[in-house]
Amino acid sequence: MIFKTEISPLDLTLTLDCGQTFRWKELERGSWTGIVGKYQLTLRQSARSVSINASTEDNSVVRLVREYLRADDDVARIQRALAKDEVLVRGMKEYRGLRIVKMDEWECLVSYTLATYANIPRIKKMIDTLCTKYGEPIPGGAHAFPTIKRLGEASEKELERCGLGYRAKYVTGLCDSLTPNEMKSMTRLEYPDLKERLLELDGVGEKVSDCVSLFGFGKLEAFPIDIWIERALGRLYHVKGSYRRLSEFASERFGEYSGYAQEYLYFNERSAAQEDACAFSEVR
DNA sequence: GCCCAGGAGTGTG
DNA sequence: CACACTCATGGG
Repeated sequence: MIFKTEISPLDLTLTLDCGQTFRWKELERGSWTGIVGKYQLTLRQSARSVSINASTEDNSVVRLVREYLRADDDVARIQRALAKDEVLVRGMKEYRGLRIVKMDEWECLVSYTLATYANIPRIKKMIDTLCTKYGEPIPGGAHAFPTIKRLGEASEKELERCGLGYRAKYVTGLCDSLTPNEMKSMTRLEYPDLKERLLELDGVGEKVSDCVSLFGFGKLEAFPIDIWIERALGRLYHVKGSYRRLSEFASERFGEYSGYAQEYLYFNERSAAQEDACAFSEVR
């Protein structure tokens, strides 16, 4: 069954293949297959809308996709608000179609805990292995992201062998210390309390806590600072220092839409690095 | 083979 | 609070 829903502006490729989320595959050109909830979906975008190919007739997948892609975010308004920052305004138009995704909270927490000190291809592989091994099979041949209960039944040794390495103990720790109800109750927390709660978890530091707040719990004021953002803040704003210090700077400067600002800075910095690399190789 | 990855925990000054 | 060091593996 194919559904269609209007989402604009949107750049599907930019949104699904930029390291926010790790399970989407471009099986055909412009055609993205992934799992949202218990459905395997294939998304394709046209001018102002997205077509959803799902192996179900349940039209609730439309609502799921709109929530996942944050279709109701007023990107124009967000960009106007951020445009007060003259540094940010330059690259922003290029990324108009980039949307922050709204992943499942548990999937997001595990994914970003695994993402520490690993590159993106490897992160994808770890998650793929966990899903194949422990996730519920769903129509279409894919697997849902494994539940807390099912993942908690796996031993640390078993998880290590899934290629997780030293991260295995963090995953078993998460399964032991959390329940579905607890995850649910965390959705009611405001960002500062949520971030503190996430920081209590073993294997979750400042950066992961902010990623999970942003991409899992939808807190747009969260501003994850990785190595690229750290470089961007130093290069463009001449701020340096601890995570706390950089967070406070971002919060004052970008406010309630810090999450979107972070994505723009991230892309801007990576493309700047790429241009530098090209320029360097031309000189040689 | 070598380098290093969208970091976090631990120990030390 | 600021550093330094280690962590287990696999992609590029």
